[in-house]
Amino acid sequence: MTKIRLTNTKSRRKEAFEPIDPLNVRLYVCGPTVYDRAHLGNGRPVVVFDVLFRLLRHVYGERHVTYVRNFTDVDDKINAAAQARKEAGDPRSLEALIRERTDETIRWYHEDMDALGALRPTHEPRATEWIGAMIAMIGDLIAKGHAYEREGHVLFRVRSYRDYGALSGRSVDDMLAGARVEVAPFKEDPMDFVLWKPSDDGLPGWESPWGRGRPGWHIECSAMSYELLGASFDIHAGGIDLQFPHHENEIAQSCCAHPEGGFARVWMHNEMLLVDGRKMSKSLGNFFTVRDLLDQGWPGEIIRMVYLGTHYGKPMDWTAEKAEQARTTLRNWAEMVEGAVPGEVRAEVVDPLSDDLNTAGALAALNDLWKRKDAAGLLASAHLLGFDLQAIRHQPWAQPFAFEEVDGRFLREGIDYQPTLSVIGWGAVADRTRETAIAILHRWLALRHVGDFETADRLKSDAMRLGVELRAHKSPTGVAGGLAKLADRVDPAALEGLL
RNA sequence: GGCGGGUUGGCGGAGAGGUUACGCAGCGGAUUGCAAAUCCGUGAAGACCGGUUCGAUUCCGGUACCCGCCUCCA
Repeated sequence: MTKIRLTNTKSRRKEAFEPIDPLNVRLYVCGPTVYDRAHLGNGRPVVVFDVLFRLLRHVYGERHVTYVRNFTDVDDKINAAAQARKEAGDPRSLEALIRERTDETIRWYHEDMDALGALRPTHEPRATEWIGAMIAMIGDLIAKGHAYEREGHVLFRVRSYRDYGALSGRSVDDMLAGARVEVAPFKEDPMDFVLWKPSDDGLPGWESPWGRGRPGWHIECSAMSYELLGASFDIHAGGIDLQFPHHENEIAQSCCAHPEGGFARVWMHNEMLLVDGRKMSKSLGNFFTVRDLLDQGWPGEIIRMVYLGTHYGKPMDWTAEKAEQARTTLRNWAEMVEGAVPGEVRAEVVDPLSDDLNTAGALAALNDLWKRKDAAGLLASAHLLGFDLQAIRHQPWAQPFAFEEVDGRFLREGIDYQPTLSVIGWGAVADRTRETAIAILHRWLALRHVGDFETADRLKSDAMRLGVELRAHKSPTGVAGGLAKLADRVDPAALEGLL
């Protein structure tokens, strides 16, 4: 069996992965707070850990992996958005406005992550549907002396958990020295964090032994992972920015409530997405959403490939150059796979993936399969990385296109025939664009024929500027032919101006 | 201030204590009115300073710089 090795943040080492139960490998990933579109940074863990999910399914079997990713749909930013709409005159209740907003955001999230080729997790619990489990866990923590109630709040007693700070490598005393901790007067200790807080009438709330209120952020992951995966499970993952305090607090809650369990064995953290060297984040405002890129015409598969080009443990930048390279690569792969039947997933692709999810290495191995013309292996192995090359082949941006004007035949450039006069592009080409390009091609060839290279070159560079590349070649009959190669977007009106 | 991570050729980005990563770009050749495309070939690296070693870019220590967390955050 394939041996998977993963870097465990807890030990800061690469460790051999041994599932607690190979018949039910359990993975929990911290999901989004659903108040807005996911930005590109939010998409990274989704794609990275989707590859992990696929790898685990590959190794242990599809039915033997359980993947949970939550939706945080109780949050002060969500409340604020709903309150703003209510104040703007919306007659509906706050709860209704919140539910509408979170439903819509979840729908967007699914659309965008589906486009990135991410499989849906086995379970996607919403925090608001597990309030009872959270209340039960909080009650248990109070009973065990790890939490206390003050003024309608319930706080976790950080000093009661000896190992607090072990995940992120800090000590409570060191952190207090930093002293950027909010100190509410009712806290026993400045490090204590909120499990439950009171809600006034203008906020959503649930009845609890401590009055009407709402849960703190960290408790939902502890409660839902316990309910769906048990007191101990295999892997807990998320962005590195969640390591502290979110994951540290989860560990404290879960290990104190269920000391027999030990919570997650392996912790994995993906590094951040950068924009101009700075972390992409909503608070800095330097973000763009996955939807923005999709709307700009970058297919999800290309975005996915750019993500996977960098190891998850390293910071990464999004650049158009990377996306263009990914597009070229995917077109190459998709073209070769025509008519191929999937073979075995190649070991040379699984091996780097098994080595701490080295997706960049796996992509290099895929490209090697392409160069060796192993279509069956490429097709199957790319699928393990979440690329459906057969489907990509049918997408407009990846389909070679040829139009043969002289005798009206429709042939594929480079596959059936080298046409004598043709327009090629990627995807459907509008009639008007094609006809204009053909007319320019005629004129260009005529100028060359009479030896007026100066005018011909000017026409060629003008056309190039508008996204039409003119080329001459010898046709199979020995007669010079012409080819107009279209960029992804060409404005036909501007092109007509050249005639 | 505390804690953690990073620094590889023009760019992106891997593995391995000693043998070509790879991709893109570049360069040379074939071809070409010029170019493009294609094919063949090819140069180029491991922040800095020490240490361990027969040998380190790969291990260890230090320095510099960059980034993240310590407040919401993937």
